[in-house]
Parts: sequence; structure tokens; C-alpha cells
Amino acid sequence: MLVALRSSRLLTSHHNADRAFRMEQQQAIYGFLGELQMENYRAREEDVDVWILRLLEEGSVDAANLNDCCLSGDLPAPSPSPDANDNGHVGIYRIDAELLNFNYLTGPRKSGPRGTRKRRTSPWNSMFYTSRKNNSRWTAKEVERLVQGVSKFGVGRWTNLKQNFFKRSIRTAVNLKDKWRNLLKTYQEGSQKTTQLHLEPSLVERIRKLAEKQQMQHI
DNA sequence: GTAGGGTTAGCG
DNA sequence: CGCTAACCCTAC
Repeated sequence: MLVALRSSRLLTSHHNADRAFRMEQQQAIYGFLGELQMENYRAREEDVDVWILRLLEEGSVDAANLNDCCLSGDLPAPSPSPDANDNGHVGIYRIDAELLNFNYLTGPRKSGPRGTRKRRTSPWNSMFYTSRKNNSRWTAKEVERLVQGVSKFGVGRWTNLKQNFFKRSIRTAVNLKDKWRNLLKTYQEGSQKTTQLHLEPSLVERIRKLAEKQQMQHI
């Protein structure tokens, strides 16, 4: 699935009056990305390829896989304080009206793994919504990154892991911890849980190995 | 900041 | 209605 996303730098100056609007824009694009992620899961397991044609005017990202960037680190996450970044690398983008008419969204839903949870209203209905919280399911790529992180830092170093492997991802340290717990529940020896996300056998094997190690240390 | 119990969306 | 994954709550 390929989606072209056109965006441009919104504002260069930094007026107080613009700030709320900028924040809204910022949230809107992340809401949009959340929707993409959801569609991704509805459609299939692979990641959506999102191409960004023009990002910040300074051109920090060119033709990047936005979905992966956003979830796994290379795109700036929404900044909690708009004052924090004046260097042009704040994640503020303009959404063109035609974005709302992406036809892949109007097509028929495919069967497959269930979609992401959606507690908040879709940005397609209301242009802006408040947060990316509670919206996104983990991709296999993210799980792989998590497993890499756990094998490097060990279990329990979630903040460390967050800073090194999920720096600008939407995932918080707590999210990482919870996901690891879920992975153990699902893939640990003897578990008969049915999985929703199909991981590479080698990745599952790595999870099992780490789980074993973790148990040994725990006793 | 982390561990671990609790809560809930989304689906069969 | 039950289950799972993602997320929340909060003691420590």
C-alpha cells in the first residue's frame, strides 16, 4: 500500500497566537498516521509505505517511510512543548484538504487481523483529535526492535531502551514494558495463546531465549 | 522509573 | 460473552 503524503512547512515565525494552531496541525498529522496504521492492520500485516514528498522546508526527510519513521524513531514525535524546538525540526506539517480524499480509505475493508483500537474520533470526521494514545497496535518491525533492545539492555531497563531504540517513537517506556510482558505471555514455552501478529519464527525463538534467561535471573 | 494488577476496545 | 492486546493505575 503506497500513500503519498504532501506536506509543507506551516509557519516559520513563532507567534504566540499561532501556537495552538500549530499544535493542532501537529496532532492532526499524527492522528492521520494513526489512521494509516489502523488501516494497515485491517488490510494486512506488512507496513504501509508512506512517502512524504516534502517535509520541512529545510528538507530533513526525503521520501521517507513515514509510518516506520513515526513508530520506530526517525520522525520527530509531537513535541509536548512547542517552545522546545525552534530549529525547524518540530513535527509540524500542513495537511492538504485532498488528503481527506484518499481513496484507499473509501475502498472495501479487507479481512484480516483486527484493526487497532479506536477510542477517539477519527480525524476524518473531525480534523483534529487530541492524541495518538490508545490507538496503535505493534508492528512486527517494532517487536523486532524491542527484542533487539531487550537483548542489549536486559529486561527492566525500559527508559534506557526507549531512549536508544524508540527515541522518537510514540511508544513510552511503560508501553515497552507492557509489550514485553505480552510477548512473554504469548510466546513463552507452554503458552497456547493464539497470536494476532505473526512474527518470524527466528524472532519468536529470540523471545523464548530471552524469556528463559529472564526466568533464570528471577529465581 | 518499574512491576504488576486492573481496565477495556475490538473481535470471534 | 470471552479472550487478547494495549493501555491505565499506583505502590514502591
